[in-house]
Amino acid sequence: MPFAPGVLERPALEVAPLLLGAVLTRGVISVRITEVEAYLGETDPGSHAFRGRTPRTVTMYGPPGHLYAYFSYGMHVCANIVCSPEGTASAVLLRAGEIVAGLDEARSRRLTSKTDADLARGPARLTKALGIELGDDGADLNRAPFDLELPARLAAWATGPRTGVSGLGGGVDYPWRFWVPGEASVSPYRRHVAKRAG
DNA sequence: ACGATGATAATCT
DNA sequence: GATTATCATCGTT
Repeated sequence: MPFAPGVLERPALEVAPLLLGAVLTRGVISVRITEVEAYLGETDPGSHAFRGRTPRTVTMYGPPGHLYAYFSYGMHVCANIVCSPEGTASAVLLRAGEIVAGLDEARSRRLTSKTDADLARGPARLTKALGIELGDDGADLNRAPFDLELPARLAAWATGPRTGVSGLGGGVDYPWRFWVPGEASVSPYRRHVAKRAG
């Protein structure tokens, strides 16, 4: 069953914890999301949309429940789920997850990973394992080959500063990284931090 | 387990 | 021309 319309039509900070435990499918591969980051848009110094609408960020201003995929560091693709109403730039970056279907296919896409926990540990690894490419930017997550299943109940979560964000937006004033405590697919140095909410 | 480093190109100023 | 929401590899503890 796909997610209910309107659930994602809220600011990224509210949507982010809802996505922990969600299962995203592309084709034969499914991943259970264990780590995300919220990007609030024009008021957020860490967001691509901080300086307003540009050709790259048009998808972020689009309707919620679509994929915002962008090209990073000259060789990687990262995936966000667009949230907040159309016209507002807000999205949640998918940072890590656990492969729950299509394991063999995911392994063949990620030949450098030594263990299954490494398959989707990291935003660019996650997109590579799922097979998400730049051409998927703007895709509706309720339409094939995609599917998004939100969790029935909220998981326990921890928060902390965002990773890889330089300047103001990466500091402790923006603790907008959310993860499931103890998950093998989360970056190890903060995997067990116990500040939890909910 | 952790830190440093090179790879590599779209996007924005 | 600078910057970048990263990864894999290789070095040192």
